Amino acid sequence: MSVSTVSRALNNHPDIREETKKQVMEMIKKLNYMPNAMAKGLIQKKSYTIGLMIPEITDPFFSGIAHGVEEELSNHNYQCVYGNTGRDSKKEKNFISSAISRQYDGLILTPDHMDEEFISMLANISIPYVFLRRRTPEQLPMPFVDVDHYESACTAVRHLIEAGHRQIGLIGMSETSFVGQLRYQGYVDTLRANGIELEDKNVVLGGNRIEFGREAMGRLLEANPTITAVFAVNDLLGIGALEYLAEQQIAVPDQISLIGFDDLEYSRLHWIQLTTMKQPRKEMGRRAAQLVLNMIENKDEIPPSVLFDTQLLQRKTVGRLESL
Amino acid sequence: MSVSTVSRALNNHPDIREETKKQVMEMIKKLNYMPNAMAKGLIQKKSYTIGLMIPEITDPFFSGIAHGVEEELSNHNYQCVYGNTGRDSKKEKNFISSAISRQYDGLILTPDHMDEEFISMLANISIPYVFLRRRTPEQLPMPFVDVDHYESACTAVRHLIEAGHRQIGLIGMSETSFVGQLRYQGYVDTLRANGIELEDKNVVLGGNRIEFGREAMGRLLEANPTITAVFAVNDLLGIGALEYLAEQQIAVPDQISLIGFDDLEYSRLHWIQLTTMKQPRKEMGRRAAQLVLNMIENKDEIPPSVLFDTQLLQRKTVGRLESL
DNA sequence: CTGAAAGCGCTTACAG
DNA sequence: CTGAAAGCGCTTACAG
Repeated sequence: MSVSTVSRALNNHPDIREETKKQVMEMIKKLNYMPNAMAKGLIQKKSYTIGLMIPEITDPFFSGIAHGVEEELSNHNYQCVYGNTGRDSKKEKNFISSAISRQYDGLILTPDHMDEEFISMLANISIPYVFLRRRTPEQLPMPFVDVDHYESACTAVRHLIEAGHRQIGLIGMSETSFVGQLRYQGYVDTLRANGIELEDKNVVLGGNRIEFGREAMGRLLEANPTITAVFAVNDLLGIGALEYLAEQQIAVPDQISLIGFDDLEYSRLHWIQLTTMKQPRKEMGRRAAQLVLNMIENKDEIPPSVLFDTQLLQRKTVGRLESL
Repeated sequence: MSVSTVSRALNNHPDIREETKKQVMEMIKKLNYMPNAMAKGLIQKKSYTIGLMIPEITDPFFSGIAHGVEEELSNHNYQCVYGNTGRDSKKEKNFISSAISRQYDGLILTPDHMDEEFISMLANISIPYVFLRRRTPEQLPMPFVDVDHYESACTAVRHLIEAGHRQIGLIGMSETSFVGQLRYQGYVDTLRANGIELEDKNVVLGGNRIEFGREAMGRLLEANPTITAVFAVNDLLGIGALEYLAEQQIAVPDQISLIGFDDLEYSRLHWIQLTTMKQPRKEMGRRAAQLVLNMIENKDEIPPSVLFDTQLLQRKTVGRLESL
């Protein structure tokens, strides 16, 4: 029996006799044969794998996203290769190069740094990709999947203002973070729109994990003890802030109100009950995967980007401020 | 210029003139050429990728492990392909098949189910693999990286006994979980060794996430209100139990003591302060990666398995029981 | 030092 | 319906 016949049997080609096929299948089982995906990929120019860039898999926000991506992909018989970038610009670029070399069929990208070099790399590749929790830069044709960070931040801050707060602090990510910038801008504009002066001492920027949130809360209160509410630009930061307040025996929300962003699994813990803007992260991962998959099937069509809604989840960290 | 020459230039082969090499490199840059890793892999029989099986990437224990693996691997220019199995036996097997087809150079395995079929698949493959948080079954020759679950569980329960507790409950994983069984056995044997009778009503088995821990704590207290301490077989379970106790206003550790297992990032949160057995998960991931990498370089040598020590981390959830 | 040739393990027209 | 042949994009002896 020739290799071609075996190949046809394995790929259930129409031009094959049922009996031959059966024979092949028997042999396959017996010899424990597995086709070499590299050879197959080489000739078909398909690897059935897509690359997922992840800043930090250890961050529950991203592991949630990764879960959604992996699930959708594996349902369609695609493998998911993930690369932790640690938000390192060099690693982000390496990820792209490696993806091209390895002939991935598509990419899901969550870059933190988008300098010219990065963009030009992307401009030159022929495989589809989608940006996740990130907007596609204008020069690039591919879609993105994100949440409206700016509007959501506005909603969060407005929620605080509507509860009577005017001295509102912000705990934010590093200044170079795109997401951080959008949420910060939402804070700034919402204050302005409500006639509240923006004060430098009410803002502490620089991190995105619990530790930093705790430290930032301390710095905020030291710089301005009259603050009555804080917008923590993500839940990890919010949890850290809450920790600091608990340690200092400052009552939440009686003395300080706090709102976060993300809705991590831990934010609903009994002691935390963080009011927050919920992002549908697993769903976002799933959609991003669907978009690349679509583009792979449908070479010519570029699907529209998707902006997910965020949802204000009122739990127990925001209280009304009774005006003096 | 021939393909062979280009190939030699790219792989810095000794037999090549410096100038030719320079010319090639220039062209490479100019044309933005990237070698096709599939073709290369096909001929070299190397894919420079290793597969990492993960039960649930969303579980902070496993994302910690994944982080360690990915870091070590990428330092050695290997890619990490991860597959979420959701502890589904079929998915675990698919992962192996796909790994063989795709010619991964090595595997890191964290199976929950190890039936005959699974073992025989592994017995028939020629690439190196290491079991992670799991022992290698006797029939198989490869090493594992794990922690001594049994001894650690004994230590945990002993810690409770030494604090004066005798009515000790257990919140455990599903009965089919290997890790769960070992930790359960440690509990059973330590009670016996200390002349404490094992009572069915003191044991609730069946899950491994926060939700289950909360529910289990309730069931435990309902079945036996005289319990004074509980061993939660992992921190997620412990956190759930703590939540239930907080909701019921049962003081920890004054009324109930609790010990966990893992040391998740969240276990040291101000409100939680869970006493626990610390597993070095990132380090475990890193070591597992090193082992596969070693075996890939060193085809004939099989490195010994490694059992990591666990560490009793005393925080604030275990108190002395003053005897009546 | 360089090039032509063979070959990795498949798929896919092309004959028959 | 089946087989022989070409070819995917590389690497690696083998000549020269």
